[in-house]
Amino acid sequence: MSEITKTRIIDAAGEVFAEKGFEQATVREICKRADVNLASINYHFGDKQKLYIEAVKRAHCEGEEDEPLLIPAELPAERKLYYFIEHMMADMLDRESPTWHVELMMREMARPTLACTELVQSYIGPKFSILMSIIEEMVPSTLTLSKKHLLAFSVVGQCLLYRFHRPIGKLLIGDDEFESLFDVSYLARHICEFSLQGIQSLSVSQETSL
Amino acid sequence: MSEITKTRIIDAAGEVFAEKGFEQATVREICKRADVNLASINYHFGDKQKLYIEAVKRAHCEGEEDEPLLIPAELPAERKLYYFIEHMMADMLDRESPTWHVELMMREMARPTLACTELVQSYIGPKFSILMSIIEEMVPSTLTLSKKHLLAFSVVGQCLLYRFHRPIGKLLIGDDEFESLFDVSYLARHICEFSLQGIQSLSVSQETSL
DNA sequence: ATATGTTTCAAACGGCTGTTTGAATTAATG
DNA sequence: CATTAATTCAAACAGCCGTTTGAAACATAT
Repeated sequence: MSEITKTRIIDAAGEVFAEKGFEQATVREICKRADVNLASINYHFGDKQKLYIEAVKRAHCEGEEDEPLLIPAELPAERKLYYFIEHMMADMLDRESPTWHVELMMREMARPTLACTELVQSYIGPKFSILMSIIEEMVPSTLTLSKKHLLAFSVVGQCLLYRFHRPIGKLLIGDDEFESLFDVSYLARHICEFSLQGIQSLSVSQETSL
Repeated sequence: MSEITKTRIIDAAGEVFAEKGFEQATVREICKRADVNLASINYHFGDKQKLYIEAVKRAHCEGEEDEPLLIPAELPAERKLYYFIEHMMADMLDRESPTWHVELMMREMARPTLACTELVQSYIGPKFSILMSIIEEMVPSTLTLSKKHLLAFSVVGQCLLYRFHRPIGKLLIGDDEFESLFDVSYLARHICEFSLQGIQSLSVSQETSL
């Protein structure tokens, strides 16, 4: 068993796929970076596509090991929400030298391919469930599931903006100011306070006029 | 002057670039769809890259003509915000048969290329300014510009989620429920109400404890 | 009608792509 | 040690890519 070759390929593939995306990445560059022969990918994985799926699998496996999301159960829901947001932002932005694991998952989120379903089931889904349970602590139990989903989407939407539209943000308000805003805990605090207002308003009045 | 050939090429290019992105689109398919000779692109535009920039230019020009955003000045700021959000959501999602103009701009927002700067200057920037002026009507004039920017980002972040992460959303909560949520005015109302709470809370207390 | 400039066309060029091949090398088994 | 299986390797394959070429077709003006 030459398992080391396989993992060397997957690691190199993860890097290249993360940097360039599936289509733009070339098997030649992957093999060169892994220092293996050009035919190795097809021999060990069948084709480029299957290698990609393996890379995404490893990405969210190791990503989960890196920093598990454990929120103390005894905290008030408001602080749990902050923990959640802060963790999510740090996961996406904070790495001084971002590993390819996160980068690859983000790519899959932005433009889902075959590997997307599994990513949702084993990575995004569980995190979303945690957020949902936090929200459920803060709203009346009579609130419909759909409305709770909308609240969760509003929270993650604010977070994802800073990951996926950073270049636009920089162009909009200028590099300097954008970078000065770009502190994880500062952004997390803003998003949390902003969201708490929206969530808690549904705790009292079910509908407002508009 | 065979200007008609140039516009035929740009139209076809817009479609293909919107569907596949710059790298994945091929000049052969563009020419085939435009029903022009293969060499026409290089003759009229120089190369593929320059054609792409022309296509993006036309995209936001015609996109602007389609539905200009004019918000009645006499409305209260809360309703202006709703108008803005509803317009933005409709722009991104509502088209029964979405034109390539929007699709191409969205692609450029997700992964900016050379054409991005101009897109921000002539399309995204003006819209963002409108949102900023609406927010300024609702918060104390003493609030720093940075804080107002954060508020604006929170609003657009919620909107963009439904455009850029729709496949993930479907996988998370199921196709059926996601599609049932997917009504522009319903989503716009939710986002607006949610955001109004966050914005207005800054109007009274500058800081909350966390 | 002739000459000039513009636009179209089929064909080819060089380069990069994922994949395959068959021999050479290494590891494992009797 | 001999034999078989698993792995590596250099080379080539077939196909698509953006771009170029030089001749043909067309339009315009003298």
